[in-house]
Amino acid sequence: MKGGTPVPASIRDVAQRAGVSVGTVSNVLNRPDEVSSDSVERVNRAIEELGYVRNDAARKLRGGVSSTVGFVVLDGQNPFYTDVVRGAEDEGTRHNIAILYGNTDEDHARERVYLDLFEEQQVRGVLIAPYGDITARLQRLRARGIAAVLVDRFSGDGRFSSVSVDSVRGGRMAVEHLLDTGRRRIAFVGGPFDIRQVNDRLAGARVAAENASPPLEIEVIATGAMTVEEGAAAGTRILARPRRDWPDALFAANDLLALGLLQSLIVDGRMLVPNEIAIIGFDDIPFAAAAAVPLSSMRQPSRMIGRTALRILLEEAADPTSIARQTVFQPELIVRRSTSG
Amino acid sequence: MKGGTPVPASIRDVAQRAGVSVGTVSNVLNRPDEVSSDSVERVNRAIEELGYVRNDAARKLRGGVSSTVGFVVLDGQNPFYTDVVRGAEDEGTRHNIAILYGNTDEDHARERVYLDLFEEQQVRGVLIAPYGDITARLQRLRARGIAAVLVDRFSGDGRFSSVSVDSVRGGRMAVEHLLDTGRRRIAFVGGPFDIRQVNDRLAGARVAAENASPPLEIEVIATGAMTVEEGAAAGTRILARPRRDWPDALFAANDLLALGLLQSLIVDGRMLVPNEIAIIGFDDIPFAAAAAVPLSSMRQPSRMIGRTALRILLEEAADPTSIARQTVFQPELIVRRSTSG
DNA sequence: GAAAATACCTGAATCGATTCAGGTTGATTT
DNA sequence: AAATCAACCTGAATCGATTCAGGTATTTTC
Repeated sequence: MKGGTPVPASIRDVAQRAGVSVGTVSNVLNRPDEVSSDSVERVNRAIEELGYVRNDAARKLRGGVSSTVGFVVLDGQNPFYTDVVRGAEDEGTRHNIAILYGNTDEDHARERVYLDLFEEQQVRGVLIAPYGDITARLQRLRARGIAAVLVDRFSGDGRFSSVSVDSVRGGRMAVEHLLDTGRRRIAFVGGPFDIRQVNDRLAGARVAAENASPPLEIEVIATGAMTVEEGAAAGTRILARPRRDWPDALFAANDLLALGLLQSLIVDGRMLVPNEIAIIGFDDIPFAAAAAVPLSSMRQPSRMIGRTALRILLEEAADPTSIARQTVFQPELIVRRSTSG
Repeated sequence: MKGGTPVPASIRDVAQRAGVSVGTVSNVLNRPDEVSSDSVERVNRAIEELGYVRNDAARKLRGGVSSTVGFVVLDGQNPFYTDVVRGAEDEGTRHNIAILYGNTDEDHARERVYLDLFEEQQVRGVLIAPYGDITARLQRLRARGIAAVLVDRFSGDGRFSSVSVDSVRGGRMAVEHLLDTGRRRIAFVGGPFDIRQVNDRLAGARVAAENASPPLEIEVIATGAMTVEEGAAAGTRILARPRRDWPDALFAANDLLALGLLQSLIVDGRMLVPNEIAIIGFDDIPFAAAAAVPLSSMRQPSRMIGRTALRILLEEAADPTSIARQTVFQPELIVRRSTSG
């Protein structure tokens, strides 16, 4: 089989082989019901024989409709986001749409780079879990006919559709749960604060704290990123304090931080979870349940978020005049050992 | 700003605005050193003013070089693979390459779908962690000028380049470690067996078992997939046996299975890890260390695998005559509590 | 000062799928 | 039998970036 067909067959080759015109081949490909069954069959056989594959570049150039969707993710290592992507992918395969994937790692520059790339690629639309404020950038994409849907982030000004979970409510529920189980010296661990969700979860936590009787303050322990490592580092910082300044509960902005905290506390051994200190995370990633001390968490319907976001995106791409809508799911409190001694 | 520019500027618009020909604009974009600095400046200004963005479809159609690479992953939920993807992505951004991402979920059909899609897209190349045997399919891609590199899988026949970890050796090391710590009734948990790595890891395990004195047999506990759920199910099956048939060590084909096993054993509580039963996994995903009982594992240099694979892919895409090479990394034994009471 | 070389530039041709105005054929209506 | 209609087909024009043969100045060489 050496030296096979080095030049891929084009639609013209197919037409020739099937003894029809290129227009007919194109019709077979795109609206087979308008073509006689005889032609359909001949064309399909020719396609088979030549191993013809549509050239997406040519199709895009002319028609302008791409079959890819860009997805810019805040943190591709976070199982929560891989789950969201997975949901989007599931919905995508149903519509013959592939995902062009970009991981920003909480980095503005990378966010820009990926959006540029998606623009060059003229993707059908963009799903984005944004880091900073990118309304301006998205506006520009829209002007170019590229729809965008915010994922895991409420669109404050309502100019874009979004699919998210009520982070404020989630934060409140988490802290209410800690209060219910008798905790009083509660610290919030999270950051950086230009991630919107971090702010929201903290805001929710503060609401709960203010409603407590007596009202109390939430201490804020800032982290540089939402990773296991940063969580562990925060844990070490807490342990370095004099014992009397130790909090009796930690609310981590996501499960990765929570797992990091847990790990550092367990290794140290002086502060027992959950007896002396409770920990609750956010996202309910699959590994939360398998942790050294199974982790309580605020569950987000991650796959559903991905699926819904892609569905809305495709709808908006099909009808650019449609108005933006905000879809907000409710988080669910999952209680495990880390908060219930 | 309502009703801005609905029609994106083309290279012709830029040419007109800059008062040069389209050829010159193209040259500014692609070989600026062959253009007078005066023209370069005028063109760049025009690009700026018009917000011009290259149309990748048109470029691909003519020149045929894409700036995307397809990556077909066995299991996008597995942190090991997200880490590999991350490595590839890191290398990709250095070369201005984006990743078109596809998750097969151990499914032949999806594998095909994604490869079709990548072919339509005329990606620069394809990275693939294959499920079954896809040499034929890859051969076809190659005939179309699309390079392919196997990831996490040694290319047996040497027809394609591959970047992997020596799974046989890893399997042997894992079981040797179990033997060293005095275990004798060792079971291998993994499957399906059309995943090459599963076979290799088992083969390695058997080598170690045969070299033991006296030689011993490895029991095989087959799973339907490599997930936490399947691991937990396997654990339940083990627990259902009469106590005297319980193994004293489990070697799981990957960490997800191992975590699932661990979880089910801990919940049940009758079989203590590591005292009564040791568990070792494979991959050393970040969550292995944070598990209820920190998990011993065979570490793979995941990011490095991704980076290397992409680098090789780009080299091969640049020079299609280059010969395939197999890059094999060595796994590293990471001992944690789950095997060292 | 003529010839040759250099530095830049131009613009038509090209890639392949899609679209659509304009056929052709045969059936149906009047 | 002419007119109308339906079903199906054809093929040139189109999208936008790239390439390259063929320019035109300008400089260098002898």
